[in-house]
Amino acid sequence: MTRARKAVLDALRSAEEPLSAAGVIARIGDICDQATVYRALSYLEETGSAESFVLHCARDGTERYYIAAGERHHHWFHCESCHRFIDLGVCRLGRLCDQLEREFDVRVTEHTLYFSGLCGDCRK
Amino acid sequence: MTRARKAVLDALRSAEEPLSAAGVIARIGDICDQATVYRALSYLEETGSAESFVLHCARDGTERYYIAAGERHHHWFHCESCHRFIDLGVCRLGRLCDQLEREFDVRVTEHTLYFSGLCGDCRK
DNA sequence: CGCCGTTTTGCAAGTGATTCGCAGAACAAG
DNA sequence: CTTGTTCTGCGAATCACTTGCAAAACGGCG
Ligand SMILES: [Mn+2]
Ligand SMILES: [Mn+2]
Ligand SMILES: [Zn+2]
Ligand SMILES: [Zn+2]
Repeated sequence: MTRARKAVLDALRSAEEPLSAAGVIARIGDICDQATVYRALSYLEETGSAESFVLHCARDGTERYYIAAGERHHHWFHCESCHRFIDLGVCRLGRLCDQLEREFDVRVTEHTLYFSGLCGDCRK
Repeated sequence: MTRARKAVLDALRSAEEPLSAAGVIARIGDICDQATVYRALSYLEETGSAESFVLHCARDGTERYYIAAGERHHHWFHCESCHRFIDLGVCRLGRLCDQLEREFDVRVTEHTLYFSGLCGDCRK
C-alpha cells in the first residue's frame, strides 16, 4: 500500500460519511495529485477496500461517493437541505435480492440503494 | 407539449427500458438538437412525466437514465454483460421507507435503487 | 390577420467530474 | 548497482451535460 493509497483509504475510514473525490482531496491536502486520488479510489474499489455509488444532488451535481468497505455494506440517507449523509445501517435487502433472483432468473451481484429527503434537523 | 418534448416522451414511453439522453437521441433522430433533448428531459422530470436515476456501468460509464413515469414507480436490473435492463416491477420498499423514517427521524422523499449482475441469457 | 410578450429552440461555447498519455520517481528483486 | 515493474505528477483530453444568446414559435387579443 503506497503512501497515496494509504492516505486516501485513511480519509475514507475516518470519514463518518461517503466522500466524493473532491471530499477526499479536501481532507488529504497536498499529499498527492488529484489524478492519483482518482487512481487510488479505483484501486481501492477494485481490491475490495472501498465501495462507491453515484448520487445526483441539486447543490453538488452528479458525483461518485466512496466509502471504506466494512464487514457488511451499509446504505445511506442524503439530506437535500444540509447535504449530510446519515448511515442507515447494514443492508436490509438480502431477502429481496434472493427473491428477485428467483423471480426474474438473474444473478444479482450488486445493488445501489440510497434515500434522500430531509433529515430531522432540517425538517424543524 | 411541444413537438420536441412530445418526441422525447414518446421515445421514453415506447422504450421497454430506461434510456440515457444518448439513447433518446438515437431513437428520435434529427427531430431536435441535443440541448433540446436534455432540456426536454428536465422538463418532463420536473413536471412528473418522467423519472431518472444515475447508473455507472463499465461499458457506458456514468449516465443518467430516464423512464416515462407510470402509476407507480418501478426498479430495474442491469445486466453487466448485455447491458439490457430488466423491469423488476413496482417498488417493494414502501415498508422499509416508513421504517427508516421512524428509526432515523428523517423524511424520505425519494430513493434510488437498482440491481446489477448477469441476466438469465448471459449466465448460460 | 397583425402585434407583442412569453416560451422554446438551435448552435456553439463552456463546465465539471473524471481519465489518459507520458516521462520521471519509487520499488523490488537479483 | 542494474533492471524490470509499478506508481505518480503534470497537463491535456474526454465525456456527459449545461448555458448564453439570438432567432423561431407560440399565445392571446384587439
Ligand atoms: Mn447533496
Ligand atoms: Mn451498461
Ligand atoms: Zn439535513
Ligand atoms: Zn445479459
